[in-house]
Amino acid sequence: MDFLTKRSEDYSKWYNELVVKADLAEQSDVRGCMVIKPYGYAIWEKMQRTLDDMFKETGVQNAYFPLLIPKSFLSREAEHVEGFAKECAVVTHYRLKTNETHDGVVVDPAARLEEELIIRPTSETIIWNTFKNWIHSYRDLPLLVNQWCNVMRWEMRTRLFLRTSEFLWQEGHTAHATREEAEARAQQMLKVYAKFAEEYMAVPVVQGVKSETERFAGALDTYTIEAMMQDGKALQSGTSHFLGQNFGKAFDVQFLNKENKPEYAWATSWGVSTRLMGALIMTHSDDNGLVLPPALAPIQVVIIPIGGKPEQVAAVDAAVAPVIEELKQMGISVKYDNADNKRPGFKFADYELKGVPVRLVLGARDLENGTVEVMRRDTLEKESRPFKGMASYVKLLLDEIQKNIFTKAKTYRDAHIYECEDYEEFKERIKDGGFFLCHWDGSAETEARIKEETQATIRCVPFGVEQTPGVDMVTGKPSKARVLIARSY
RNA sequence: CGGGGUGUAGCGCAGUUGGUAGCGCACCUGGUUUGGGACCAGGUGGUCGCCCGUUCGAGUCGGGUCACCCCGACCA
Repeated sequence: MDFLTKRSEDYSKWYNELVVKADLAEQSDVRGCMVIKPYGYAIWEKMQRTLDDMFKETGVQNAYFPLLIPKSFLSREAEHVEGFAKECAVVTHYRLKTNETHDGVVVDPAARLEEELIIRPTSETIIWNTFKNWIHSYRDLPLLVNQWCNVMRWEMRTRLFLRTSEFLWQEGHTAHATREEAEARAQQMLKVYAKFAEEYMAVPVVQGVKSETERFAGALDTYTIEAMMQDGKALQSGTSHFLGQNFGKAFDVQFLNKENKPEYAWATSWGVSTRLMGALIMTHSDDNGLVLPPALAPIQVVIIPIGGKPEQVAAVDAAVAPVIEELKQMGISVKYDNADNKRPGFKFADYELKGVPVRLVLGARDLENGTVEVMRRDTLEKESRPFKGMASYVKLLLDEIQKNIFTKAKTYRDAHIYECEDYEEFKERIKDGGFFLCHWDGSAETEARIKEETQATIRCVPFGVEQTPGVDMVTGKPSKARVLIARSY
């Protein structure tokens, strides 16, 4: 396939063509927007369901808030509005009318809104405006809500799944009686994201806290999971924010505590988006196309019969029917593709492109010998197995594939994490990608200089790394800890 | 908003010194095929991004304009 050869020279192009050819999504005619196609959406739905269950286990409930936010809400929190103002779409009118030549429509100038409405870039403001009415007592807390929705950020440059003007996500918003509880919640949700990424997506992530300049607009702390793509660049895959009392104060959300004293509520918010699809694609794909983790693959097993004549296919139909039933009983999603308008070779290539984890092939030869050809997508290895006991073998194989692609991704990532003490050396090596653990003096100036000179940014101060004091790689000033630096999407 | 590039069939592209539009894929019809992206024959499909100009004649030359893509700044 021709797009594969371009991979090394142009990773972006390779990625884009893969997304389109694997039938996941395509660019819309609408500026910066994306059409998610049924196959891509099926993967997203599986992600949604899994995450939703994980949220509910922590006591979070789903709700829904309006798409449109009055302009004045956005300006209540100073840092928040500054962070988002540059990328907001604004609704100014509520009516169209036929134009003078009666061949089109124009905006009716008489229908100008008194106050403009913003299409939500995120919902902290409208949700906290609502929380004001819901929270009166410490007994109302904690309040744990999540919404699945679309948001719009008018991005300069867009890329399928990774950055689109409109995207799908979930945004969780919680209110708490104490600082400690809110901070714990922000970290708890980061753990949920990390677990989801590693156990379901098979994408290893570095957890950590953002530097001040990389923080969410209006947050006191932003926690992040950072994944490494196959070109060595970082992808921020999920964030969880400790918002302090900023929104509580901005929207006057006060409650009476046990001592009957008024206090402002403490807040968190946390979100993951369709960008996770990008992470999934870029972490596992190979030269034959997508590689999907069995836990999220819409089709986990595809069965393809061989035979030109209808009676040959009918014989396979009959033979596989009980196995298909057995697999379904086990909760495995299986597709039997006996369509006669595509040749087997085409189907092989197509399901590989779409990342289906396991393929079973049966022809007259197999029926005679009581065998079936099994191919696993992660290694592309084929073997002939006894037909008997196939369903339970497939189940084991799916588990094995899930583990294997995680291990493979983690091995790759770990091999591209470096400690670096010398800035000149860093400048040279960062060009080839990878994560660098370096000492940083904690100043925004140093951070800005690194970004300016190398296009790399401080992704986070990682958790779970043994930290020893040292000296800043750039300035030579004392440093308490190493930070994770990388070029990113 | 800066730098570079591209607009010709659904997609990818060719089109010579200006002479009235072509190739591959896809699609449709028929047949032969089917254990790694089939083959043969026939067929459908285009205001050459848009406007103005030069010319007997413009996909081609000149001017303008619009759109999109890539590299930067911004971001989940």
